[in-house]
Amino acid sequence: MSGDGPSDPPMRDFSRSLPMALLRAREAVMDRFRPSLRDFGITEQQWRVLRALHDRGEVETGALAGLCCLLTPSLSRILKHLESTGLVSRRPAPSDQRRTLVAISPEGRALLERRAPHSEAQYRAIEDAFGKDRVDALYETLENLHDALEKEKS
Amino acid sequence: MSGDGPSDPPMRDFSRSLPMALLRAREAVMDRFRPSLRDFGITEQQWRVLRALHDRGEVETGALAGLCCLLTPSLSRILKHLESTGLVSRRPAPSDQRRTLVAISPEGRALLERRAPHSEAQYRAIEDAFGKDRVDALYETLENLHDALEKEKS
DNA sequence: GCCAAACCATTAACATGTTAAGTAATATGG
DNA sequence: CCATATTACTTAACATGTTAATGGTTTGGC
Repeated sequence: MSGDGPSDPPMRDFSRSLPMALLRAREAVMDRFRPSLRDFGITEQQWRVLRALHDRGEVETGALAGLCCLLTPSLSRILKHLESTGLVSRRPAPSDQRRTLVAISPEGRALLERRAPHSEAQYRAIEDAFGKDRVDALYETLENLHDALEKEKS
Repeated sequence: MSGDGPSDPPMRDFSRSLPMALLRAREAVMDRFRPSLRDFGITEQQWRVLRALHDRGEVETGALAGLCCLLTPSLSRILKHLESTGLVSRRPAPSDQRRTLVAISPEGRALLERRAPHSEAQYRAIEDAFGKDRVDALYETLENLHDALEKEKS
């Protein structure tokens, strides 16, 4: 009778793991994008950085980490790599030498614009397979979940 | 007019990245579980392995990787670590020497049962913050998305 | 039985995730 | 002004993610 009483609830079924469910869905999605990332010789995270810089222009390292959902130690290494391959540039902020401003280079922009159509094609394939309305609803659900959990950080 | 014509659709807004949306939601969830994982001295992935072995008993390495959503090279290293700390045991399959059978040890089971209540408490907190019905609906949506994308692998 | 093909796990190499510690620049209190 | 705390980024150390290659085992065709 152990593990069954009211004061000792049974362990959750292994299939009901929210982190795993989110991870499995994410992996199914990423399987669609990995081939072209590989073809263009960049990682998923490097793509996110180029994508953010393309949209936002020059951005501080800390803000860029938030935009890309990366921790700053990871971003630090990624920027070192992207800078060495000439896809981004860095310079200290004029007003505060602690901060670093990052910008995409013409080469980075060119790479991004070459791959973008491949990425968009996969988004269309995903929407065809699952339904655009359901994809839109999922975006909203995920954002609401995120907000509900972040809000509690009191 | 470049980037605006019907043959060259504009790039998707950066906020509409399905991998990022899934990742951000997952990180918000994991933030709830990381403290107790850290307290018990194990990683998220090590926990998944112990959890699967507790439910399924002795399992082959390949099957275990599938259950835990891990690639076999990662699992190989994780099992080496878990074996060295005495939380799991490995033995070659009697009928096929290529395969390895993995099982949780009494120490592993003890650790799992000590942490389980902390994990369950966080699940309750998540359901309180977001709503149990919405969590259940999300599980179903994520599984459907996964299935829809896997099915297309023709 | 023999050999090539297929299979399973591991190792290797490089990139990132995660936490803690370090370094330089700036803000703050006295 | 000066000592101190705070801030922004980087390094360090260890674990995992990802892809390719390696090394035993087994299977199938012959």
